[in-house]
Amino acid sequence: MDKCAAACALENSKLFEGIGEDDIKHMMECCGAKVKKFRPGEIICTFEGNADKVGVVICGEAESERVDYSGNRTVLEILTEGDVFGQTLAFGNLTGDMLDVVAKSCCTVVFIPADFVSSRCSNACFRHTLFVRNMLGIIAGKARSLSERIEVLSNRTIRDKLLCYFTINCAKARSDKFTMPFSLTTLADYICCDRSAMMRELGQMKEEGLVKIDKREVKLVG
Amino acid sequence: MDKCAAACALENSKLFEGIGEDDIKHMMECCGAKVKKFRPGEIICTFEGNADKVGVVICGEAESERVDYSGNRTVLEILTEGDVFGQTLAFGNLTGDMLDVVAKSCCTVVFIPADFVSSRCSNACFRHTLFVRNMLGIIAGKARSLSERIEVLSNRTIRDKLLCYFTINCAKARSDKFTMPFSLTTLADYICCDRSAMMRELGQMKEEGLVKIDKREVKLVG
DNA sequence: CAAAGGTTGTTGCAACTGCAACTTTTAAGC
DNA sequence: GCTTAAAAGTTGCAGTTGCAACAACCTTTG
Repeated sequence: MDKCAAACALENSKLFEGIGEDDIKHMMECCGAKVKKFRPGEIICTFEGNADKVGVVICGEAESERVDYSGNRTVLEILTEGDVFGQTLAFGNLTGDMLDVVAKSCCTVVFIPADFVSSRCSNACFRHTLFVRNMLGIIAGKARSLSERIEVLSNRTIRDKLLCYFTINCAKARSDKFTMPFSLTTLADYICCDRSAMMRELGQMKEEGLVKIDKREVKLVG
Repeated sequence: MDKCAAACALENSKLFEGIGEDDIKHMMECCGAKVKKFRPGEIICTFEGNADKVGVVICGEAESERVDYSGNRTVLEILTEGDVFGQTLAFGNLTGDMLDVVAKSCCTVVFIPADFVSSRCSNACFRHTLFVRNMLGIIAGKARSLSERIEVLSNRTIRDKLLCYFTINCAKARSDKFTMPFSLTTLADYICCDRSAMMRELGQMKEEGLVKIDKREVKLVG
């Protein structure tokens, strides 16, 4: 995929909302953005090097994850079309653990130099302002989802974590049920507990009639 | 404190970095900002109503915290001079728990209507761009500290949570020791576990010679 | 189709943690 | 300097959770 086609795809990203295709193309050339493709399982980006760049997922699905010294994998977030990631944005590698973005399906990603986000662009000022403003919205959304996860994690028992997660997502869906965006295995990673312990607790909750789970659809009862 | 004096104090906030006192005063009048004072223990802001506004702590110290249905208090973040808070920025109240910002010492706070952040200001465009850019940096920093906390909370045992927290903060201080910004009681809230259980674990860690703790100074050994 | 890799389900057990109920120490306010 | 509130420090106990080790299913892929 060349820059032209990428610009076309970028138009769908929240990051370029309100900015025309031609302007995007122009901006991408102006700042030296790079387009890359990845296959499932490939590492899109590690945060070891301090190469400060912002990535935008053009198509496909990816996950940013942390792997600590003893091999425990923690999903930090799930990235789909239009989603933005980058060291500056959120995750500084502070503990020395492995920290990276991995392709889950075939992915196309655009990398934009991070200083472009905060610097001024001499010849595209108006678009640039819009660009920064969009970035603001994206990071604010990211902060919201991070604090949402903290809300879940701040519960002390697995049951309370699950109920918190379910309640939040039902509220989002304005319903008593919702569809999880990932597998139960990944859910255990998300709420940071042992999968088998979570399954045990889920089993009890089902038995008590608190929840009903069918595949990835969760329904809160009562 | 009137708006004029507030503008003077606002100059020290990251939010207005690079913007002159006069311009700040102008912007504050332009957008209808309000200045309020609070005494220790007073509630600065609840996120029940959907009054969308951004708060800037001019002086004093405050905490944003969550209190769940059974009375468990969780510190979300500590706010000091120049810090910014607001529903749009990070914390949406999704579970129906109490969620508020409380003054720890005498505080002065400026409230800015949230739509001013993303809207255009007809007569102060240049400053406004800078303002948005500063906001970008602030939220990015907030996202970083949120993901830092997730990094801590994603550890499964109290010991690992503590070590993670200590390691991160030693790394920040570029030293083998650092000073905690809060009490041990609050630390237990931060890492979301029972205080007595944390004390027990801390005691063992001290005994094993892993850490040394004197008041609020923590030193990692080995 | 058969193999392989991933997800879901289960269980026993040891270890960890939350809870409740205290005492002691420190800090703050009058 | 006295009073009070907050923080730090302890402990027993019961319930929860992590870990290890499986079995049963899907889904995909050659």
